Amino acid sequence: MHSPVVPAASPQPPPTTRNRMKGDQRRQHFIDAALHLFSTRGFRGTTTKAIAEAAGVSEALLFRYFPTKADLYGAILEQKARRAGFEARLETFRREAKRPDDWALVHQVLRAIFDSYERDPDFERLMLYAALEGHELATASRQLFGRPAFALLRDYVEQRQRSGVFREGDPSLLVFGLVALPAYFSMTHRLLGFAGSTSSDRAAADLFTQLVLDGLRVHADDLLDRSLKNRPGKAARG
Amino acid sequence: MHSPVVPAASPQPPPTTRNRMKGDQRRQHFIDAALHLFSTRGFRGTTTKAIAEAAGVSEALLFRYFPTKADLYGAILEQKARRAGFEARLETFRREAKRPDDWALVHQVLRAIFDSYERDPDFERLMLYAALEGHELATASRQLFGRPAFALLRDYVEQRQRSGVFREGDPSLLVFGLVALPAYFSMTHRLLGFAGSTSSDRAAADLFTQLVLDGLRVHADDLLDRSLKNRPGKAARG
DNA sequence: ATGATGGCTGAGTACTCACTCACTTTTCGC
DNA sequence: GCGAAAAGTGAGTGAGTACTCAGCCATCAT
Repeated sequence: MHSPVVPAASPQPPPTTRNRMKGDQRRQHFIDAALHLFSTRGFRGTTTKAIAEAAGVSEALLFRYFPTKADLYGAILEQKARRAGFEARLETFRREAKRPDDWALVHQVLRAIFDSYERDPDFERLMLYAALEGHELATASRQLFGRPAFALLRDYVEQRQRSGVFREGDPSLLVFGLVALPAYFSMTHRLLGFAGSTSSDRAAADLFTQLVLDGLRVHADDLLDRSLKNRPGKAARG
Repeated sequence: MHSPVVPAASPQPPPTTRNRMKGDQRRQHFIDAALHLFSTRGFRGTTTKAIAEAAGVSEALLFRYFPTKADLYGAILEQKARRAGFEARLETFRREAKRPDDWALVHQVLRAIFDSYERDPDFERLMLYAALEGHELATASRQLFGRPAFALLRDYVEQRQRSGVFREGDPSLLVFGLVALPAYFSMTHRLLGFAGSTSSDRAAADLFTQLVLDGLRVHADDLLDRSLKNRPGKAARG
């Protein structure tokens, strides 16, 4: 069973042998193993037995580290929300929003959403599952990043509306105009496996940036059109 | 128990008494009861016991009509895909696409997406759940409506690109620019309970129509900008 | 009225679930 | 070395789970 030579000679035991971990390491190991399962099968669809098997240890050990399945799930959400560079990304937005360079700000937001789905699709899938299944921790996590980001973008939109650059209308709705396209595209593309386009992510990001930007802005031809026809905003159009 | 008068006089027996149904009616009753449960808790999260309770009958009866839980689930998806006026809606799009009235077409698509989420949120929630859980029937159902609709819109976009009205770029990506905003907004708003805006649906639909349309179109100021700077498409911008 | 038909049910079955416990094996400060 | 603490496990437990079965009972053509 155990090797006949000196036990202290090799610092790490070869990976073929059973590897015993320290508490923190094993805990993280469980989190990593469970994330993928939870993200692909949901909370209810993932069994503790499957998690233990994926981690390569007994089910009993799992419950030594996490008293309940929900605790493990909560630990994942909490850790993912805390990391993932949310604070750093918010800071980037904040800096970008200072100097009103619309193209740069929109592009930054687009790339951030694209990158998140590309780098960590498991996390995004987990969040969507959590939102559907109605876990409180997921909504709490969304408020940690989603809410301040939303507020930040709304402030920016309002500012640009006052400058006469962005169109009139509920600023909250315009923020949706800013995030919906990359978010929906990434979701159908990476999470739901929809393969409707062969374009690269870079090409999509650049096209979407211009598309969103032209949607948000007031245009010269629109102003001309409006002044000519003096229409009440929405009724007519040909 | 039964009323003393003529048995054919009252078409429906009073709801207080135990109501015995004919086969077809009971079958539909199960489908209706199960739709809401599946849509709120998912396939795995919904128990046959809960469905039977919601229908007000025994669990055994459920299995007389649907040999397995998956069969019931499949029956729901199939029926929902068949109905829901998919064919009629496609025909509307097709008619709208004939005469190139961009505003009308975009508005029509927007309203269709909004309406679907407003009229039948359970169905949309079910489809999202099914897509996440990876049920084959869901993807098949999406192809029944989603694919032809997508192809139709892409053809329209290509036609308008040739006319020089819509911007250049992968037509498939532009179709996303058309549907992403209403779909993502409805999803977060109706399915995930996000309450970021107080605007009415009408106001949102009108604003979004203009936003999407201005995103897709080529604008006079953009043409001017391009001819002045002769930029290669995407590199520069301030 | 009556017997056949079909809607309907109570009481199961075999199995899986999250979670527990008594116990062994490894590590490590001294 | 040694003893205590930590890492790890096999074999469970009760509570669900989807699904079954033998048979009751309302309805209705005859």
